[in-house]
Amino acid sequence: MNFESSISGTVPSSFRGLRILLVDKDTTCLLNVASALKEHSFNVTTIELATIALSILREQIDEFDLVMVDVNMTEMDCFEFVRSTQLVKDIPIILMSSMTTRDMVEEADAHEACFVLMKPISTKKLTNIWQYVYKHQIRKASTKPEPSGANDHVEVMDEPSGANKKIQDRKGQKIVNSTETYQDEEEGIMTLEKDETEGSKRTRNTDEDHSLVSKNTMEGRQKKRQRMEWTLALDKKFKKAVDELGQRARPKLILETMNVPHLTQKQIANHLQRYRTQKQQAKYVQPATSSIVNQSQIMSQTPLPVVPISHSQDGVNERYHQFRFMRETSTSLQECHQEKQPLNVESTIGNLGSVFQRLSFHTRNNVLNLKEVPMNVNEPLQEAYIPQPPAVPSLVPPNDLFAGLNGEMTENHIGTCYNWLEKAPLSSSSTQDNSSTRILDICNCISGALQGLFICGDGI
DNA sequence: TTGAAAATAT
DNA sequence: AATATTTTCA
Repeated sequence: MNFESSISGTVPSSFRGLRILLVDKDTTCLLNVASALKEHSFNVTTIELATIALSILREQIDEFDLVMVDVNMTEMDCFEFVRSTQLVKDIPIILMSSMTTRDMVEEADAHEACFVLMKPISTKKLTNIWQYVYKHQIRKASTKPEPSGANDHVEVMDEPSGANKKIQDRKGQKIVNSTETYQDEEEGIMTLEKDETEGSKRTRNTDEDHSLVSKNTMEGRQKKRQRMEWTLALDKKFKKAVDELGQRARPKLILETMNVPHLTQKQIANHLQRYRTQKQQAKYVQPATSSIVNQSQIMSQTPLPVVPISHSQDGVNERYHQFRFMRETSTSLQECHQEKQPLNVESTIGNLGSVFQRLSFHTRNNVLNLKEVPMNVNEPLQEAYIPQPPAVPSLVPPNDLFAGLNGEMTENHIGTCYNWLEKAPLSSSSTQDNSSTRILDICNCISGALQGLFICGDGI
């Protein structure tokens, strides 16, 4: 029916106002294309220098839906640009070229979400620019485990069913012709397939000409977006920057100080977060100064997840988790009692940590995690470096924790118990904020609290 | 299935 | 910017 006009004449509502970053060192061309794009309702930001475009993308990648860039750039190779951009975000990129070689197309093909568009670019092509974004959305959605309804939110979907099918059909096809330079027909988005079958098909339907550059030539070829990895060297650089900046250490400044290409501020921020938690945690680690290695020191060298700290704002939720937390702890302790076994703090509380994570109440990040202390190299290696579980802590219920209970345990009491536990106060005897006493304190907290529970009944 | 690490959301 | 939550990965 009128779908031809709808597809070639207008931009589907869901793609109107698409935010495009347009990069072209040729100012005239830049402005021409930009104004044409604007006429089609698109939101265009123009940049002449690729390097600047890159830094803009790094800072505000979320402000754009599509990047269009001319392959002729002086400051860097255009695929370097593509790589850098895709490292920041999985965003569709259109390369514009007046001289499209086979190599270029193939290389573009190797990058997910990277397409080649022949210059000059007709109005019609510009109108259909949104299809790249659409295609990209589909690709992204299909990577996810829920394929059904993945495209429901895009209303344009059903319209060009013919065109879609076409795309599907083309899946898996290889480019077979040997032409060095691809010339696209006067309109529509260039398609790579030039072999006979396709060629004859495409003359039939107008809409065929709007089909997208074939990207997913091979199913198994899907390239995942790279996940950055904090190497030792990078981390070293990071720490150095943080050190230098001291109090002023903030993601933005750190990024500048480090001056590492492709690194984003968000990544720094995230790393900084981890860095700080670890530093916080390190406070609980006893420095390995003494040459005498006694049992408590060995213990302190064992990674030991300790007490989770509640931050939830959601009262109801928090109650539930408090309950849950106590119940789990209770169970562990009961078992210890029955078997007359010492409490294995490490595994008990470690498990709790994962319970919290699963419940999205806590992540491991919030569970204090006592890291290893570097061993004194002059110290002969211990024969058995297996940490012993701590002695059974004395079961001393806190004085007033369960005062006024009258035999009935309510959620409130559990909450109180939890809150108290959470603070895990240092025992009066320990003046040092170090791990071994800390661990004992916590054991005492837990067992004390639990004894309270046991007293009141059957342990929740 | 899990914990750690990275990414993303608030 | 800081921190909480979710996703990814081995």
